[in-house]
Amino acid sequence: MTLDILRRELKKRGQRITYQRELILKIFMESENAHFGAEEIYRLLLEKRSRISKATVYRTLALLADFGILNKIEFGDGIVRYELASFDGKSHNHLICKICGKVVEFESDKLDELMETISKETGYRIENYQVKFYGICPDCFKKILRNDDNQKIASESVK
Amino acid sequence: MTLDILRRELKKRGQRITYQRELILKIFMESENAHFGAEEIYRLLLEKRSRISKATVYRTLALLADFGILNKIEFGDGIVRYELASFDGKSHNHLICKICGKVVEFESDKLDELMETISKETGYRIENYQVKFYGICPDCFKKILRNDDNQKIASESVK
DNA sequence: GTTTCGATGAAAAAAGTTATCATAACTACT
DNA sequence: AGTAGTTATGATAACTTTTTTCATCGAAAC
Repeated sequence: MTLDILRRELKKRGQRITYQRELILKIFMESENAHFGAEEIYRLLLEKRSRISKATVYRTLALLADFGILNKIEFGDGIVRYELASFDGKSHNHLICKICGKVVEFESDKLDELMETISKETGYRIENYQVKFYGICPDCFKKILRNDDNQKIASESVK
Repeated sequence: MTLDILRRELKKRGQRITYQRELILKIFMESENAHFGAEEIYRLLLEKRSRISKATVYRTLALLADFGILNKIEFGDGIVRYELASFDGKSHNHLICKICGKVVEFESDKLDELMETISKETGYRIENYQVKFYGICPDCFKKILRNDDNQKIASESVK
């Protein structure tokens, strides 16, 4: 269980097991595959009637990432997010819609192979990777097509 | 030439060709494979005796990224960087050292294949991707080995 | 040359994150 | 259990990066 990993790592470093640290980790454990920013975690805690200082939220997220329990991810909207690192060590890959910002995850063995190849070619000890594909999701694509039609109709009726 | 692309795109949108926009693009064209943040661009402009407002730097970087002339990249240090998008449409992939922050680029056909596959599987129109491999570069790895040796020697001499 | 409207510069504001410091509370030791 | 010794927390200030505002400037069209 991930909470035990946290406790073990804290003891190893002579740091303390606190209510706040466990609570923030639980937020991630309760919603698999979620990517939360500091602000969002703060809000979720308030909704649970847990008043935890924002400073502690930031500190704890950095700590959990340092332990390798969370992974830091940035989708390019200026917000730093974190997600639960998976047990099997597989990295999460994200498919991001440029229009609505929706994020979908996917897995691929090809990436693990590529990691091996590049590691050998460059001499880097690669530990993990992050892949982001940017594009337009099916829903937004439909909307764009519809708008184009409407504009065509509108410009025709003007004539 | 990339400057022509900028001019063409600006005209297409009814926006203006300005000294500032061309100058900022030139900075990227003069140093291939560089990744600059807004602050860095501002400094480089000052060194060239070109006083351009920071607001314009931010606006222009966003504009060039919107045109697809620049790609936005984040290495996880809190600074948003941009790099010149390549002509052939190939995305740049980065190998980042966790210790010293050194960034190396690499290319791979496998990623283009993967992009195709995922695009078909998910229905997303994928336009570009960004791959970051995190690890330890050969230099830093050597240093770690050396330090471990020193510590072993030190602890032995304490006994 | 004049007009028009988008772009720029300077500064203020906003957003996100980190640092400071007094107080609270975890842990080890008796 | 009680206590001492530190680390963690909370509240706020400070900082950093980015965006907004608005008066002025200048590119493009006529």
